[in-house]
Amino acid sequence: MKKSQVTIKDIAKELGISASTVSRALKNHPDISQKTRDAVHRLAEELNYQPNAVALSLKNSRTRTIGVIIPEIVHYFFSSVISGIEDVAYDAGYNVMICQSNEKFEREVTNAQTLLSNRVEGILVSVTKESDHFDHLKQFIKRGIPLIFFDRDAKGIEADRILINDKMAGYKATKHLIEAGCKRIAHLCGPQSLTIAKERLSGYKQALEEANIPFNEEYVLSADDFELGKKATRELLNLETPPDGIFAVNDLTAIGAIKSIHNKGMNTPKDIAIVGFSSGRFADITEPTLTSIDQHGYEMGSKATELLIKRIESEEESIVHEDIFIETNLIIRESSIHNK
Amino acid sequence: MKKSQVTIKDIAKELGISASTVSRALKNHPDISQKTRDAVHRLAEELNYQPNAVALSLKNSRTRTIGVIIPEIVHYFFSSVISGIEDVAYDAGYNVMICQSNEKFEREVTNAQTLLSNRVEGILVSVTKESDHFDHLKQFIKRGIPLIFFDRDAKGIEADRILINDKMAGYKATKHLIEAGCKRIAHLCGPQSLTIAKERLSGYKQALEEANIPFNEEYVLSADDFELGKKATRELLNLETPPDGIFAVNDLTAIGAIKSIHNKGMNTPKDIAIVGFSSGRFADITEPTLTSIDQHGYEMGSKATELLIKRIESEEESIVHEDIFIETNLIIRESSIHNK
DNA sequence: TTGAAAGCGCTAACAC
DNA sequence: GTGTTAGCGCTTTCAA
Repeated sequence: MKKSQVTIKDIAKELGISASTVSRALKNHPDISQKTRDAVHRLAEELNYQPNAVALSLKNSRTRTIGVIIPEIVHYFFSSVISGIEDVAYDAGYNVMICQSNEKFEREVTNAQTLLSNRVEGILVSVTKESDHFDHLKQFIKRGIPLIFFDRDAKGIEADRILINDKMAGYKATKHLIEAGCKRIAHLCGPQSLTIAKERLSGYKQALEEANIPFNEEYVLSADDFELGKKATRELLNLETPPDGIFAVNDLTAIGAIKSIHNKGMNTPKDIAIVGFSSGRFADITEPTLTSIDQHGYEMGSKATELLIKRIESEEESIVHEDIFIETNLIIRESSIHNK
Repeated sequence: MKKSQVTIKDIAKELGISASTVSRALKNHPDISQKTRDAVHRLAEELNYQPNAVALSLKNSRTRTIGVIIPEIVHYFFSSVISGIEDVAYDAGYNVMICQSNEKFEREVTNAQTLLSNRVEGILVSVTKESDHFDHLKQFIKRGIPLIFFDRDAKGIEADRILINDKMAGYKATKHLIEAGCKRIAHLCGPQSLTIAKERLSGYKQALEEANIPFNEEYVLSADDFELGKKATRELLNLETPPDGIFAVNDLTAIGAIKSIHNKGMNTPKDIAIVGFSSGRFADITEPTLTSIDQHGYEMGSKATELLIKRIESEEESIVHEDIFIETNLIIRESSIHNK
């Protein structure tokens, strides 16, 4: 199944010249006579010669490849990030090697080894939910290979980080509901083991506090998918004084909430306003369209890659690592226009 | 920024032995004394030696890397495919290099060159909407590098193909509407330059024909996203005799159709039944939930990669290429329960 | 049991 | 202007 590819030697032999002359001719080295250059170019074209990137990598100790370790590819946010990574890498002439950890720590470790073996020049990582120690990632630092964390943080490693300001986002979402006239705002929150979920809850609390709305424990339920959103909302609606606004930790949960509200014969946004947190291309196709926090996954990927390439190409030894927060913004749609 | 990595030579020098001995010791070659072996392994561990995959690739002319060219990563279906690819590749010890063409032909050409340069051992391609000639891909065939097309076909190339049976799917969708009692079925179709769009249309026609429903040109409009779906549906509703069923080329288009139907004060499924074609996690969260064709993207990716690896590792010269069709199935939800 | 040497494809310093 | 040589990191004959 393998016919090996065209090499510089093949061209050299065919033309009766040396490999180095071919090499120089191909890069239009001024020393080489026009005649030889033309002949080489013509033959290269004809044979569809493609320089062997593997040989070049070995020679130059530069692979022009960056590695990515990501928990899951099938996830709107993560795939947006990958898209941003790929676009920036492409423009800068880098290749991208993507590994999916499937949220398994063991696989993350293997992925790291693979990328190390393949001599990636830099690496972008979003750790699994399981990951709690990071020796496998420290290897990169030790070898001077730039490492950048995105979205999910890994405490205790000297590295750059590109994160979302989740607390601020939770704050913005809640404040918006307050400004829309809601008095009793509930929050459907994510698992408190995840920093991002904790931060969003914390932003919610801060907004209430600033508006002098007392925090009500009954209004905070754990729910982070469509079904759980439906269920939790049913419970909220059965309270003596049900909420008139809900901030959900992601869009699917928000959509579940809307569904339960409809099923109860009530209306969103009139009776209960809803704000979600983007987790897909859902917000503008629901009925009503969903006010939601935009997470800018693409931007996260592109910013991370820009910084990574800057690190790769920088000569400096001592680097001050940055924590970069991607600003989220609230996109106001129909589900929160709550005019009481 | 670069401290070069540990090599076999480093270990050899440190231990005062030759590189070849280290190499053999590392693979537990029986010739090497237990003592040397132990010492080498210990030091390799200590220095966290990782074999240089680049050097190995050059030496063996085997990169253990497969290339992927995909139109867009941020797309539920495509990201599912990637996930399937990555999982199978990982299990088989292959790396994956992903390139996104962004639906641009020029970029697809560059991507192909990059992957060729990087000496991928096989390649999976889904061509752009623009692609109409494929010399850049024929290069792979010419060099004996297995090439497999997935989802989108490229006519006139000798290669394996993993496709969805789009005609059958279009047929199933339309037949379902007929069985649900629809008499006037419209189709919102994709660009006819894409085989998949053509096939779906063709399945639609076949179902009509079988049911002795005359084909009506007015009922076929081009629309393949949310906005276009809304617009095209408005036009359909303005016809003298509007349809009572719509088969849309993808889910977003179907959801756009539902929106326009609602806006017109009509009801889905009562007035007009709708069937979509899966393009996301939308179908079960819409109101009403959407009857849709399930495309099995993950399976497409994993099957394609299995076949690709089989091709890579096969010694045979003459290969009979296969067209593999992934079976789709219709998932019936609320939007098509059309009881007149 | 180990070492020396050649070669995978390419480039660049050094000849001539 | 062009050729020779060495070397990137590794493996594998061949020789000792």
